[in-house]
Amino acid sequence: MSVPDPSETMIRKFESRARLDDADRKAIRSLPFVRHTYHPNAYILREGEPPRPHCVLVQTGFAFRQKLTAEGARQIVSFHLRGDFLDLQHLFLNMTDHNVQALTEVDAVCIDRSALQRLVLDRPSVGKAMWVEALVDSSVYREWVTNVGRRDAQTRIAHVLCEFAVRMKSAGLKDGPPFEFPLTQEQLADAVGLTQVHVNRTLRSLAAENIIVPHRRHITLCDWDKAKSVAAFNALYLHLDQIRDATA
Amino acid sequence: MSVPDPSETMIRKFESRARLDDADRKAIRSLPFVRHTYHPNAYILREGEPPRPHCVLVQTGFAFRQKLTAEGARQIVSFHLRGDFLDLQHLFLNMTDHNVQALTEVDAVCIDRSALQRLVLDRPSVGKAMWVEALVDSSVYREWVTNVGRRDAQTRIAHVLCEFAVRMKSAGLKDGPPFEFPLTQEQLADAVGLTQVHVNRTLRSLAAENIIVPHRRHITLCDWDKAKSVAAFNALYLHLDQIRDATA
DNA sequence: TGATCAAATAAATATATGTTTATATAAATT
DNA sequence: AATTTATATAAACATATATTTATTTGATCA
Repeated sequence: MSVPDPSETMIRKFESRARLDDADRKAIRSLPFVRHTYHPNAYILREGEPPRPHCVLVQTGFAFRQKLTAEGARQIVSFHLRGDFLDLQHLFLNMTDHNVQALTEVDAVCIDRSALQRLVLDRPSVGKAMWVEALVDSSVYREWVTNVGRRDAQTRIAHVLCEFAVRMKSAGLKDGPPFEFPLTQEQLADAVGLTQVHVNRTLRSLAAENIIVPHRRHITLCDWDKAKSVAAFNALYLHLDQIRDATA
Repeated sequence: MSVPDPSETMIRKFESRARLDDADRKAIRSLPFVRHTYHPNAYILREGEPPRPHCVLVQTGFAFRQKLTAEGARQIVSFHLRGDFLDLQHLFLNMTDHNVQALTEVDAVCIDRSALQRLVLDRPSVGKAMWVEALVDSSVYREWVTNVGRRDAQTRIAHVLCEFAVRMKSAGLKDGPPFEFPLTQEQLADAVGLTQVHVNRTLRSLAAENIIVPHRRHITLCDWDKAKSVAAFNALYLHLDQIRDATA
């Protein structure tokens, strides 16, 4: 897939969540922005720092949010892909409360923070689009608390795979049923609150049941229906009905 | 503590997060609302239903959000107290994605949903107040994913107690260092992703270390410094600096 | 007041997941 | 191509937490 034009990425993002008029579009097109590329594992945001003067929107590649405990353990709390804002979570907060890292090479649009703040507060349609964005993020967090707190290893891992598959498809990044999940087993372990060793065991068992195929540091989900049933996956929490243009 | 006037509760809530002018205050005072009381364990919101026509703001008492897994396990994902909105999470979503239950008797103000939507989108100061509210909720969810995913039982439980203490104090509901935590051990278990039996064991050990005193179905936190250190608690994620009037 | 019910405590046992260490495989680097 | 490094796999063992069942304590209610 080719790298889209940054302005188009922004317009498409806002339009995916709410109906805009010409004035909205014009205001979005006039947002000051710069492009930036992050390498795998690069820190895009750091806990404890004041928010950066720009807001990051992913154009290509994948990123994740994480927190570190006092003992140094890492918990990944969400994944992000094309069209996701990485900085919306701090748009009106005075301090960064978690870390964001690039998972793969990330091409991003960095939008001027105060211009975006004004846009969100002053233009109701844009405001609504960003509200939906933020509220869906919250919903996903609630699902993750539940996933990590109350599901066993198999279910938990299958659930994360299903979520990723659905979001990939919704972002137009997934073609066939098999799709790639560009995570190491260590990263997956940090996302589901297990150890890398146990994730390996569990992936082997999912592979033995022909649900996934681990392949070159990526996981391929090959049986959606089985995965969905193992994961007890219900996509309600992703609020996909609130995406106006899922495959554009 | 006496039950405050609903209008004052609303004004105070919005003013705690952003500076308002007279027009804002007037708009808030003219919000249509009704009062409602919920009994312990009553469902205030139900997953899978369309959002109710009103938004619930807690005046007195405590509530919690929870999700149920396919196997029937319950995960509590947050607690709420005086001044918290229970419905903000669905203000712009078409479907309720989790359940909310009263923990104690809850006195609430139910604000007309579409009026609140308009207020939030059309009045930048009010909008900003609600943004801060929603973003802090998100931050708390991230901390809970981390708590449940990467901390052991003692730390995990102590962390929830510390969070509760800090929020109680910030809401002006806590006087001395010892304070009450009105949860059964089963509810606490569902909040930290453990079993009731293990929560009991762990509470006993915290009691043996003189950090807490279990007392009449409530837990009293009696040694804040010790609890904070056992929990490795850092209040950054609560963004207390963004509350303008913490003890009013 | 006693009866009933919900919650807390206790102890024994089971198990899912963690820990440690070693090896194999694949990717990256010179 | 050879070397180094990161990741995946494997097996043995350790342990934190789960499960089950019983008892006790404290609330609630007829």
